[in-house]
Amino acid sequence: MIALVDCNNFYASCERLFRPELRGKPVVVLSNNDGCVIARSNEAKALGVKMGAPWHLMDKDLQEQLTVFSSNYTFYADMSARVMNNLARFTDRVDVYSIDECFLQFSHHEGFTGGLEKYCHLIRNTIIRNTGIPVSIGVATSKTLAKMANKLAKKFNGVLVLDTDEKVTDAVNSYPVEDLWGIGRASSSKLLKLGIKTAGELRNQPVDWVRKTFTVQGERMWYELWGKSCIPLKEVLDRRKGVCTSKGFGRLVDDYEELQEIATNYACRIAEKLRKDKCCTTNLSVRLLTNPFRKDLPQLFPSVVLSLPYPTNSTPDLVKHALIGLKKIYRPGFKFLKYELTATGLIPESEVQLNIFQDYKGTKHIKVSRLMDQLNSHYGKGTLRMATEDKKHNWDMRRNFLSPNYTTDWKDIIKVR
DNA sequence: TCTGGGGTCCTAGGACCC
DNA sequence: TCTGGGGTCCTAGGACCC
Repeated sequence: MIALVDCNNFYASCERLFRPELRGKPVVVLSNNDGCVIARSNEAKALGVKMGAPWHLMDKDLQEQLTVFSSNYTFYADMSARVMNNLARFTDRVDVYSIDECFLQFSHHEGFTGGLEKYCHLIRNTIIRNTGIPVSIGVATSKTLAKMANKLAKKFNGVLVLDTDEKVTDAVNSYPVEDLWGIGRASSSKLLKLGIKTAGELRNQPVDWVRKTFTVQGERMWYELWGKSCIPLKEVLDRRKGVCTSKGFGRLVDDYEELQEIATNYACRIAEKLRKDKCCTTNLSVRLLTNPFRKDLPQLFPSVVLSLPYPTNSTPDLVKHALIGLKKIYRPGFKFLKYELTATGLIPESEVQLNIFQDYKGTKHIKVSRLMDQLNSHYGKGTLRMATEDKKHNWDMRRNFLSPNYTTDWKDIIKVR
């Protein structure tokens, strides 16, 4: 059996942990730049706050009823690790699917006195006691059914085990097809046009037809809906295939020098991520984007892919190419909102092949970069940085409602009187 | 004034091979 | 009238996820 454990309203639950006075109150968390609502407590949902709603367009009266937070990913990542570590105590077959979700596989549940359902309640109670984060658990024989059971569990008492054909059939017959894992906007409108409204109706179509209409992904989903597991548990984390830094500036930028500063900064972040993962990149794609919501301004989304002369994760190398890329795509007269840098074709540091025709300064650069990482981690971010990176940073993200890093920063640790 | 930031997987089509 | 038949690899773009 496969269980999906999902943290309820995860970011909102995190923010409430160290602010107990907010229990039972409507809380929302905003995306980067305080753009959209990305997490809501149950009370906020009850007030009608929609997922993805732009904060600045929200009704003032509604805003005033909410306690609002900017997203604090350092904090959420730490809380996530605590939840996952606790889950790993119940089974060693663990597949961490996202920051707030985890698949667990139970091979035999005969040993659990009282059965699987009781065991899931034990897991739930342990997680909330040890971390303070409430979770829901759905159990079935495939990941797709476990995801569905999990969503349904939130309506019951937090646990739903679909362990008989009757229970599965009942569940799929009333489950809206557009809520299935793997059905997005495009597929759901296609399905609705075909008159298929529930997961059960999709499951009752002939598999050949499903394959023809929705490709192999549809076929896989069909088998999963019949309880036949096709999406394997990923117990070891795959090597990452790409790294991306793409953030809005918090305001529009058209000045070339300022964009150079931003490009340098993002290249430094990418280089740090690569070194942390012990990877080098062979390609760098660079893109500028204007604000698509500003219909009154001219739009431009230029991009270029650079193949690097040799795989690298050194800061000076990546900055150099990020700036070359910027020069290639920059056009004056446009107000840009976003700069995007993606490293693809990643290979482990240990497998890097050098090009014999290249004058390789790698070792020196790598030593410098490693030293930067060490000093920055010891003395704080930005202690050592590239010269072009350094200025006022007045294009930084808006984060007007940021909470302290309660669990990861000594100076933010909670004081008890 | 203001509308997220990461990822993965799959397909179609072109270039190229013998 | 009629112009092969199999492959592989790469890329761009779409769909989807949280």
